[in-house]
Amino acid sequence: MQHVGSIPPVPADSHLKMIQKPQPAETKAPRLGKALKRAFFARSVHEVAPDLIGATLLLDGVGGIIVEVEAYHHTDPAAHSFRGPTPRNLVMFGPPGFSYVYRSYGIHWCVNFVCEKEGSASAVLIRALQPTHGIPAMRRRRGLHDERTLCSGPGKLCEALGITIKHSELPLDAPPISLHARIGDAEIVTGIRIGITKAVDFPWRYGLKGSRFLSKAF
DNA sequence: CTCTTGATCTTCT
DNA sequence: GAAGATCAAGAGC
Repeated sequence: MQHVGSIPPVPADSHLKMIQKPQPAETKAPRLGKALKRAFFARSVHEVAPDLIGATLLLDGVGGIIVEVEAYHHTDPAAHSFRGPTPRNLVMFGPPGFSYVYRSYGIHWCVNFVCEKEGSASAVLIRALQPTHGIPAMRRRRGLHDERTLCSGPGKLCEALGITIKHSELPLDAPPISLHARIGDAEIVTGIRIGITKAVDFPWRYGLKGSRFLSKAF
């Protein structure tokens, strides 16, 4: 706990709230930082990726704080764009600031943010969120799950937010998507990426140090 | 806790 | 026909 504010006056009709269990501070919806514009993504994917840690991703107001991402680039053998444009990955070759959603293992959806500039075909895979907004809606979509594992993986967070192929190629700074900058500093950790078989040694996985909402410990 | 496996679709060989 | 930027459940320790 880094800050404790003054205690607000208690409204006369708030007696029901008084008997609720106190929530851990990290599960309360924190205030949102300034909205990220498309230009935020017009930089190296390795600058954008760590800057996304601590930012908040919402789809129709439901989502949470990004705690884990991975960076991919067309020169990277592990990237979907490595072998050139295809119908699936075409949006990666377009301008930055758009979503790229793909089907994973025939079952799951995963979402990326396109970065850099037209033709560079780089993107950040969003791998885990700390749920903060619309937690009941996310629980309904995911079934019975504890908060820690609600969005602790790229397929899980898409299911929780209701992301499907319909949400591919959408601008990241317009409804139904919104992104909000991190407030203050974050301690970023890096490591090798998860679940790939090519270019396995590049340390292009970025995470929020100590978070309990990661897909896997660093 | 770790390890294995099935589910199921798109892309590429 | 095989592989893949995954997940959940079940077996074993």
